[in-house]
Amino acid sequence: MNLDFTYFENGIGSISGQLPGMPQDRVVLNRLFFYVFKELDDVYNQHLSEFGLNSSSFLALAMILSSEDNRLNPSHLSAALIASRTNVTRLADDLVGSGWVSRKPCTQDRRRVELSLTPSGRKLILAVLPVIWQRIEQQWSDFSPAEITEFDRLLRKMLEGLRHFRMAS
Amino acid sequence: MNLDFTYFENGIGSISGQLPGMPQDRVVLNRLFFYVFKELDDVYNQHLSEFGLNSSSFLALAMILSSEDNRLNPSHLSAALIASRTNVTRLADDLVGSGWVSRKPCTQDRRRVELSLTPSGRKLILAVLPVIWQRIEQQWSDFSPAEITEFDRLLRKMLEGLRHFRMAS
DNA sequence: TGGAAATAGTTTCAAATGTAACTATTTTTA
DNA sequence: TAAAAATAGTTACATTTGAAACTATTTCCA
Repeated sequence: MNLDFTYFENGIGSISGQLPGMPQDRVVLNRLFFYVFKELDDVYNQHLSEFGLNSSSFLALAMILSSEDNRLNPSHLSAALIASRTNVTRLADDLVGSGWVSRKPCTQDRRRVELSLTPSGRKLILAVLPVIWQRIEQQWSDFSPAEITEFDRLLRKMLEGLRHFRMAS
Repeated sequence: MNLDFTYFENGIGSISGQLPGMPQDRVVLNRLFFYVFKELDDVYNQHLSEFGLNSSSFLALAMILSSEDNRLNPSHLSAALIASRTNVTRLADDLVGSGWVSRKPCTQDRRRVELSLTPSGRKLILAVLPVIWQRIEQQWSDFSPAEITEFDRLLRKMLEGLRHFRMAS
C-alpha cells in the first residue's frame, strides 16, 4: 500500500488556495495522524503474524498475563482492547481454539466468565513479549527521552481535546 | 465504547514488574496512539454522518475538489485515502449512486476512469468543508502554535522510523 | 516491433468488526 | 422484598475492508 502523504498535502494546498479559512496546519495534523496509525498498525501486525498472532490476540494474551491471578473477564478485555464485546467473544473463541486460553464460569458471579492462560499460552506470550519490546526499542531508537516525554504529553492532550469536543457536540 | 486508557497502563505496569526489559514509556506511547486514533476516527465519523458522509467519502470529495480540472483517477484516490483499489471502486459506486460524482472513461488512457464532482457534489463539499474546519479549530484550540509545529515534527519522525523499520525487517 | 511486464479497474471471496436482540444473572430501588 | 434496571455474555445479522484473480490496455525492452 502506497503511503505517500504528499498526495494529501498537495490536495490540501490546492483547496486552501480555492477556499479561505482552512486551518491548514491542524488539518494536516489530523490527516497525518491517520497515516502514522495505518503504518503502525501494519508494521506490528506484520511482526505478530510470525507468531500466529495479530494486534488483538497479542494484546489479549498480554492483558491476561498482566491480570491478577491470571484471570480476566471478557468485558474487561473489551475495554482494554477498545473492541466490542461481540468481538471479544469471538477472539476468546479463537484463543481457546488455539489452546492458549481456557474459559471457565465464574463462581462469584454466574453471569461472568473467566479467561486464563493455559501453560502453552503463557509460554507463547512470554516468548513473544521480549521480541516485540526489542522491535519497539528499534522503532523509537531515533527519539530522545525528552522527545518521548513530549510526544506522550501531546498525545494525552490531544485525547483530552477530542473527549471534551465529543461531549460538547 | 469505554476508552479508559488506565486499563492498559495498569496492565503494562504489572507486566513490567513480572518480566524485565520492557521499554515501558515507548510501549505506552504505541498503545496510546491507538487510543487517540480510535477517538479521532469516531469523532469525525460522527460529525460527518450529519451530512450523510463518512471519513472516506468526505475525503474523496475533497480530493476531487482539490484536483486539477476537477478530475481524479480511482488509483490516485486509493493512494490519498490509504484504501485498497477494491474499496475505492465501491466508494466511487456509492458516490455516483448518491449523485455527487460522475464516472467517465479517460480518452487518453483507456484503462483509466475519471471521477468528477457533479454540481450537487460540489455544492455539498463546499458546504461541509467550512463546518469541519471550524470543528478542527475547536478540537485543537488548546494547542499553541509551537505545540502544533512540534506535534507535526514528531509525527513525521515517527512515520520515518516506522518506514525505515519496516524496510529493515 | 512483438512479446513480456506493468498498470487500471472490477469482481469474487474471505476476514474483521460492530449493532441490536436475546438469555441469564445480579443489583438497585420504591 | 418484589419489580425494574443494569450487567455479562452470546448469537444473528449487517457493514467495512482487503487479497487474489481476472480483463483490458499501455509501456517496456530485447
